Amino acid sequence: METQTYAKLLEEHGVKPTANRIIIARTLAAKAGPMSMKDLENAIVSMDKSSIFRVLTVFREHNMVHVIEGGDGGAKYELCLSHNDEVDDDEHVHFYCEKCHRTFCLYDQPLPEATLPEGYLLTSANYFLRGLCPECRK
Amino acid sequence: METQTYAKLLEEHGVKPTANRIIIARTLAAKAGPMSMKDLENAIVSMDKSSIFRVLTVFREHNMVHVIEGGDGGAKYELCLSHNDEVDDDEHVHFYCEKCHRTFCLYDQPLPEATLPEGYLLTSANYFLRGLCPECRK
DNA sequence: GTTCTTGCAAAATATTTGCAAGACG
DNA sequence: CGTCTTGCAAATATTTTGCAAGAAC
Repeated sequence: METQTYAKLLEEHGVKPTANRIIIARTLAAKAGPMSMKDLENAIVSMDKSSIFRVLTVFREHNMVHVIEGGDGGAKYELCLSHNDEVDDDEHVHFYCEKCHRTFCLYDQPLPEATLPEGYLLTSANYFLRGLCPECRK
Repeated sequence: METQTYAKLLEEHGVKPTANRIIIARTLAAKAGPMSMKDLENAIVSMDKSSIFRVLTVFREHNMVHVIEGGDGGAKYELCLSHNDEVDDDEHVHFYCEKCHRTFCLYDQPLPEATLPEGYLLTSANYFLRGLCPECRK
């Protein structure tokens, strides 16, 4: 995707497309799998961590990212490809390898339907698996 | 459960039942829902946080607790009631309320079966929902 | 000019380790 | 004794905020 495309993606979510926001969106999209704040800091050395933090905050507020929690503690972020602010239709299961500490997206593993008890309102779901990946299992 | 029972539970997991370990096990069992390190610090003011940390580390190593990740960032711990070191048979879905920041156990919601791709080895699973609880939704 | 965004520094939190004293056997 | 556990202090790491300068419009 090109810069223009990211600008459009941001606008579709009601986010003003600034330089930093486009860079972060592009960086997230380029990576296979979710990125932590530290991942982003390492990937974009020119940007201050507080700026990364604030861009991610904006992204969260506008449902532009999935927040993946689990693994080594901190949250990880993944560009939400759904262009729909209300429903997330591209969520999937994640797998964290306890040896190489990578997080894999199991795209073919749809998020199982959760039937909540009466009265609960669901806004997002996270299915997170841990173990050893094929490489580390050898 | 009484002290003796906790001592026995610890021993069943191969953990020497020291005073601090029994206190933490009892505290975890008394609470409905998982507790963070901070929750434990507040609940057991007499114990240093590093001791809590190290007891939790031991509990994790011996599969005495479920580690629940999600919600407000940090991990939360729940006594594992299964007396089996190999398999967790009492895992369930958790629900985090974004308003009151409580984490609920949905005991009647069994952890959906995840079918991993070839080569992955599963050690634990976490299904985590977010939204508003019945009280906060009003 | 007014508003929003950014970088820097620093505060606030959270997690983890070193070490000496104490408990346990 | 010798080993394991604990508390205290302190080091690390992480997340978050204050503020002034700069960009966008």
